[in-house]
Amino acid sequence: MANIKDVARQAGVSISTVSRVINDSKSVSSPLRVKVEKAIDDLNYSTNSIARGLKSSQTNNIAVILTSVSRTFFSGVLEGINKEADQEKYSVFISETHDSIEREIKLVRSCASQWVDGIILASSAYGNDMKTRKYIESLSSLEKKDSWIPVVTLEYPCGNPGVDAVVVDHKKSAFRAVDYLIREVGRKNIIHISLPFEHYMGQQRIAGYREALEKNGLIYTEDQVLEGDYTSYCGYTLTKDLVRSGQPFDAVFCANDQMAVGVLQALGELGIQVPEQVAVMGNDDIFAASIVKPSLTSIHVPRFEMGAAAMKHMLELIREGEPSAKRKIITLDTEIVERESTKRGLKNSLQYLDW
Amino acid sequence: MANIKDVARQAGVSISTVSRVINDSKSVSSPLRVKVEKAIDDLNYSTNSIARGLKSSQTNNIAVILTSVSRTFFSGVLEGINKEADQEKYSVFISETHDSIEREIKLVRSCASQWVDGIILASSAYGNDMKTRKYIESLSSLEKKDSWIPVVTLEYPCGNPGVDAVVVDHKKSAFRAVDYLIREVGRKNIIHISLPFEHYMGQQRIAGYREALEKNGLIYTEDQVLEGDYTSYCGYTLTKDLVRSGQPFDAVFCANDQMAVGVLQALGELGIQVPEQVAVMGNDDIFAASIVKPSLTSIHVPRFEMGAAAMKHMLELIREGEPSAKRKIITLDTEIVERESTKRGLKNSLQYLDW
DNA sequence: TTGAAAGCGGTACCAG
DNA sequence: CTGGTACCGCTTTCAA
Repeated sequence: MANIKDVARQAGVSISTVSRVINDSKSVSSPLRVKVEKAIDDLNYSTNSIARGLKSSQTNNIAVILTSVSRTFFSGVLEGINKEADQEKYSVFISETHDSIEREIKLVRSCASQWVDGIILASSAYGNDMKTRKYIESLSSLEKKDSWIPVVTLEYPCGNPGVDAVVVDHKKSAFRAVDYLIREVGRKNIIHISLPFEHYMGQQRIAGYREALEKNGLIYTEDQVLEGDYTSYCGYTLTKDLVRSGQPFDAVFCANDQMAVGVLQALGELGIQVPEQVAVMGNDDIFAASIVKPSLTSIHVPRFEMGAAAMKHMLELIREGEPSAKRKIITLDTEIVERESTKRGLKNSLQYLDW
Repeated sequence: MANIKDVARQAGVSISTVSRVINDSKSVSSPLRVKVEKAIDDLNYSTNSIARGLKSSQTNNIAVILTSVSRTFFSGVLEGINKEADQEKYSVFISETHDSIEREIKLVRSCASQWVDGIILASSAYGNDMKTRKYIESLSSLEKKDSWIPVVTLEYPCGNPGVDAVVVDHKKSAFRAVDYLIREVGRKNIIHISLPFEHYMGQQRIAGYREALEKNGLIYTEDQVLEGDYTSYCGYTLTKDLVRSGQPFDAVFCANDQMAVGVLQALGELGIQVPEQVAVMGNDDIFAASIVKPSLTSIHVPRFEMGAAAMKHMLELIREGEPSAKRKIITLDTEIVERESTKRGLKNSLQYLDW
């Protein structure tokens, strides 16, 4: 590929002039400008944005680091991110950590080292161990050193003091879900299949679950909370075990939709009626929720808005050009989407058809 | 963030020495090496892989450019890519074109300009217009200029002469699908909902569809082929229109699963029995195929293998370090996955549970 | 309006 | 084994 030197030679002008044309400064005479433009065309030249970034620290690239793009939750988030990015001519590059902290660190480092203007991060540092803490601190210090790169995290506030974030109130969401199961659906014996216990989001949801029970005069007991691992396979096996154990229950609230799908599958195989005998509720409202039969009541997380808000905030941070005085956390609202798994006879919406 | 100069100063050695330690060349004395390592640690230094790439043209980054990560088809592909990349310590960055050729071109350019070692591309240049042709030629010329960047495309051979690719035989797949509907399921009146007509893959599938009909003594007529647009919404409306028109049919073969899901939805609403009255078949075998009721017979594309093969080939190209003499096209095999939408009483596999 | 030259963060060659 | 220095492709003073 041709470089700026080649263009300069071809056009018979200095490199500086070419540079001026590229960045369309006004101070280039018409004839020269035309010559340069022709040379650029002839050589099919395009400027090396990295070399540029090396000097000017502006690459117009944003990195989005997340656990896995196959977590459909992120599809919507990415749409929101892209929408905002497009408007500002930023390019978005996604990379996956697959829940490996090591990889996450490596990726953040790699991106921070010069080829992106900012990082939007769905961290898998849910834990509280030292390594994680140290890592998160290094994140916030990314914000303070000379060559500063803004970081915005998604889904939950990450670390303390930590970096800016766009989140939903997981505790409140869980509270409303369980409150709904109790008051609207009339259930009293609600199992919660949670996320791994040490995960921040899991803890928040358990807290919401507990609060809803207690506010409604029901008793919270630990054996009603089953530890899940995000996969629908675990929803499936936990349910089979639960039924086998004979423990009575009339509803299951899952901390995500994947697990809820597993629950539905298991109940179906066991001939247990949903929602008559057992109501099932998920969390996240991924499109699978409206595709399964019975369709799954869930908590809708405004994914698109989350992505858009994150990107918007990112652009502000970039514009400001320096670490902000205090941490900003943007909290979005969730809402319950009622479907057949908690209420018979609801007509399935065609929402999922707009893949 | 500290740079190599800071480290050198801190350790009281030359930049060259620091560089040697970083790239662990043997020729550094123990005491110096220790000093440098301490300095690196103290300053929390990490090397700027871009600046490095500027000189050495090795960034260990691979770009994957595809239409949209929410096309679940790509999830599996990405897993395959990641698996191979990990083994070789490459980092993978994904970017989405959302079917915009302009964006695709921009992204390819941006990546080619130095910050990746190779590009895996699921192009949306399905068309035959001039702009597209020119673009594809520029792709293959990426391979020929001095600073050469290997490109491997996915899904279908792109352009002519074009670049290396990992593909499946779309015509053969479609042939086998329709042949199956005729001979195994006993259908004679098969509608095909295709991709947009000008798309290469759509044309291939129509050709396969036609060949299967004709080889089995059935007549191919154009009004049995409906032009789709990838979305399940179109599968839905086309089916409703079709039924309303009164045209008789006993099977629908869709060029992708999304559209087939729309077809199922429409038939369900109209009270038409699947598969008794109408058999439905998709293409791609995305996980939604096993989640819907009735579950969807489809053509399984070895996504994981496709990604892995693409990455493997990419690594070879990088290793060779120069444009290969002739174009290489790797073709993978597909297979039919039978489910309830063509055969009653099949037990649904739990395959989808391993999200 | 134009060009020369320094420097961004590294690597690699050459001399000592 | 070590340090000096040119250079990667581009931007940005500074002079002319």
